[in-house]
Amino acid sequence: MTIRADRRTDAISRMADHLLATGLVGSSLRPMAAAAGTSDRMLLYYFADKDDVLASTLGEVARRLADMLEEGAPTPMPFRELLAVLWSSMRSPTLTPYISLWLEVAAASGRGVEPHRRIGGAIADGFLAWTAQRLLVEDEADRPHLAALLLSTFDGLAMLDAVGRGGEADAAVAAWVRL
Amino acid sequence: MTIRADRRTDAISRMADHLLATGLVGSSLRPMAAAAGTSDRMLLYYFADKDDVLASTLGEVARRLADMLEEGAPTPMPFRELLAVLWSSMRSPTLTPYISLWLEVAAASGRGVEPHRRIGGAIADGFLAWTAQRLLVEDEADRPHLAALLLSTFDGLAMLDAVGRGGEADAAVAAWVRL
DNA sequence: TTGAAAATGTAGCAGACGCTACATATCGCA
DNA sequence: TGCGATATGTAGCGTCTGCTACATTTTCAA
Repeated sequence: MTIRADRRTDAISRMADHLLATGLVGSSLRPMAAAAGTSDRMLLYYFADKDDVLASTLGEVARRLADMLEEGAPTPMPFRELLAVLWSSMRSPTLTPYISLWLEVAAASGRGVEPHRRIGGAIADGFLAWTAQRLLVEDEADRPHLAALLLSTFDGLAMLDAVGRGGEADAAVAAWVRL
Repeated sequence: MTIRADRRTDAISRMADHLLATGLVGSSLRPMAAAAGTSDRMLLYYFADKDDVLASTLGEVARRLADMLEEGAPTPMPFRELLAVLWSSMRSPTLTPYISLWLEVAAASGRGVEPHRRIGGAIADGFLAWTAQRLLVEDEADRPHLAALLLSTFDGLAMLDAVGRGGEADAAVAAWVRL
């Protein structure tokens, strides 16, 4: 059981790298196995099936992102400032692969594809909780709602960026913070 | 040339229906041909290649959406109200397929996949122009930026909905409009 | 009526997909 | 030393992918 578990853990880590680099197009068994340094045959020995492979790998990706967010956590600040901070930090080359993948997972989730749907919801919850914590808010009752609104705006800006309208997204954030 | 052009036009319309119903999973040649009532062989007679098929079909989808938006165009109103109106109208079963497809196209676009990238940009421009027109704004210089921000927020809410957090999205809009 | 052009059918290629059957190798323990 | 469990390789199935070669039918004008 030991080797098997070790290889499995190792494979997850390597496949997370691979998935962040290639996106979901690279998520079929043979490319994933190649990235993990094994064969598709062995992947299905370590994991139950492709869903298990993908869920485990996406879980690892989510964990990494959560850790990164926790590390560089800013002090609580009002809505607009927090949005500006998040948006500027999302330009970092470390973060962009996560955003692209997050978009793909969300799109698949919207179609009800598993395991994207399940994982997508969990990631969103993590985001929401994180955002709510860093938000400086007047009426405490509005905290979760403003967190949802902040996450929404951020995700939407990421979508605008994804379709090649990053300039407009930048300008929008800048204009809004000025108000 | 006549029959060919007619069939092509007809195929585009049927394939647009199909794509809205199934999403990009249904975008391979044989399913598209079946939806159009022909064979993959004939699809590649009417169109240059798969990219041509997809680009034409997505173009038709974009055209339909633009028409629908133009039809139900609200009178200009301030940011928050417009967001609320848009968000409530997006619950209509006529619109949801467009949103799901738009998410998928944006995600693919973020990966640089063609023709999604090209079409995605064009659709975003259409959205931005439409939004800018319906926006009641204090400083005219901010119009395009606020339009971008509005579209971003809307798209982000759609993402939240896609990962099964539509309730949070609803509450966020409601809370924000109250402020 | 004939003949060229347009339209369509049939069949297949070469590769990817998820997954599995079967054989073999390697290992720790009795 | 041998034996059972764990680990790995090889090969393949059946299906889908975009696309094409080739043959055939239909259409319309001269």
